[in-house]
Parts: sequence; structure tokens; C-alpha cells
Amino acid sequence: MTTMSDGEEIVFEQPCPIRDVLDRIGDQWSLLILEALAPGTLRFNALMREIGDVSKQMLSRTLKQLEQDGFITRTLYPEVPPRVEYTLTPLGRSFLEPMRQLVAWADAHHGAIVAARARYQARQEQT
Amino acid sequence: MTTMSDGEEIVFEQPCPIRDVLDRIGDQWSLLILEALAPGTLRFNALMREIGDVSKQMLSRTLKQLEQDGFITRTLYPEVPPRVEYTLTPLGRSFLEPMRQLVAWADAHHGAIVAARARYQARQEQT
DNA sequence: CGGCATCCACCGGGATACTG
DNA sequence: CAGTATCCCGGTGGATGCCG
Repeated sequence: MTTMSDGEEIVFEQPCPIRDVLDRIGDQWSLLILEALAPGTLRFNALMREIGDVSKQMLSRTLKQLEQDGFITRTLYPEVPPRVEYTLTPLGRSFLEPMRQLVAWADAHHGAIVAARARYQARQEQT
Repeated sequence: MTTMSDGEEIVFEQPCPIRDVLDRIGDQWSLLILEALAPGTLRFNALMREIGDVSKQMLSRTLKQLEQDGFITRTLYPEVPPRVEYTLTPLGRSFLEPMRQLVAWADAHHGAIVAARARYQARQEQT
């Protein structure tokens, strides 16, 4: 989308901050992880149990993403067996605010959305 | 994720409202469309021009999704040439609030995220 | 003008197996 | 315990073309 017509270099890598942020937290697991870490630090397997239906694969991947973007910190304790702890950074914690707004809205209006879908569905079928 | 082991029926279609909402507005275009419609009603091609780099395909698809979920209304004026107008519903307008929170956060902290990425990147390369 | 149908490339994410 | 590597499938979204 930002590539030039003849394959020239990209001018604006992130033309829209919101797009950039959504790409990160709009995936399957990021929000769940941030919520799980909101109460406090957790280890890898604790996170798995907390979230429930996430694979090691995706948990690992998503955690790395969140770490890269500065939402969480990863601390490795070189013991045997190894122990790794994940904690929200101030940036990550600051994100909880708007996120909770969104969650609250979703909770409040989810019923309305489901109802709207049902209405739409009904209108199609009464053809 | 919600399917039973042997292909039995699905028990919880929407185990998490926030998941359901994110799946809808987390895509490439929904947010942009809602923002574009915030000032007022727009026609199809006006939306295309407003957003800029969206294909007819995706605009059409996303608009239908948003209509199904009750975020917008579609009004067809059977003239020649046909005219179609899209408007936010009260539900859609109510969503603008938490959405603006998120956008504001993204704007405010986008720099920090980019910086965090750069730091991470640098740490990898100094191996 | 405002779509829908078709084809296709990409990649997110699941399953599984292996490593330190 | 905490990952990484590999394979693979399905959904998302771009491009194009046709229709009312």
C-alpha cells in the first residue's frame, strides 16, 4: 500500500499509528495476555494455564511481539529448571486504560450486536 | 476452539464478547470506515475517496459486516444512477467513544513503541 | 454508480516434534 | 520448564471483470 509504483522505497512505514497498534493488539492473543498480566507477574506456563486454549507456539510468538513493542518485559532466571517471568511495563500498563474502555463497551453492547445480526439474518431468510 | 472433540455441536458461539467485537473492528478497514462516517453520511464512492487505498471489494464487504452488526445503516435510493448512503447508527456512534480513547492512546504512545522496537532490534544486532 | 463473483497470494495460527 | 522448528490448512484481502 505504501510501495511506490515502480518498486521504489517505502516512504511512510507507519502512515497511521492506530493501524500499527491495531495490527499488534488486534490479533488472537495479545489482549488476553495483557489482561492476564494485569494483576501481576506471571511465568510462561502460568500464562498458558491462565489463558487456557493457547498453544505454546502462539503464546511464545505473541509474547515476543509484545516484548519487542515494549508492552512487557521478559526476565530469565538462569536456574535449573529455567524460569522466565513476564511483567507489564509502564507502557503496557498505560494501555490497560483504553483497553478496558473497549472491553466495557464490548460487554455492554454485545447483546445489541448479536440482536442486529439476528435481525439481518431473519431479513435474508424471509425472502 | 469451541468445537467438540468428535464434531459435536458448538456450545458457546461467543465465549468472549471482546473477542467477538475485536474480530469485527480489528480488521483492516472497519475503524477507518467508522472514522470516515463520524462527521456524517457518505456515499459509497465518497467513502472510497475518503479512505484512499481501499478496494471496492473490501469496502463493500466491510460495509456489509458493519451493517449486519448494526454499526451503520445502508440506504438505497432507487434512482438512475443508483445512490447509496451509509450512516452511523446510535450503536455505531456510541462506539466512537472507546474508539477515540484507543486512537488517542495510539497517537500518544506510537513513538514509544517504535523506539522500543528499535532498541530490541539494536540488541539483536550487537551480537 | 454501487456492487458481487472469481481467482489468487499471503500469512496467521494450529499440530506436532525437537532442544537447552 | 520454556521455548524453537517445521508443516500445513483456512481465512483475509488484493486484482480483475461482470452486472443491475
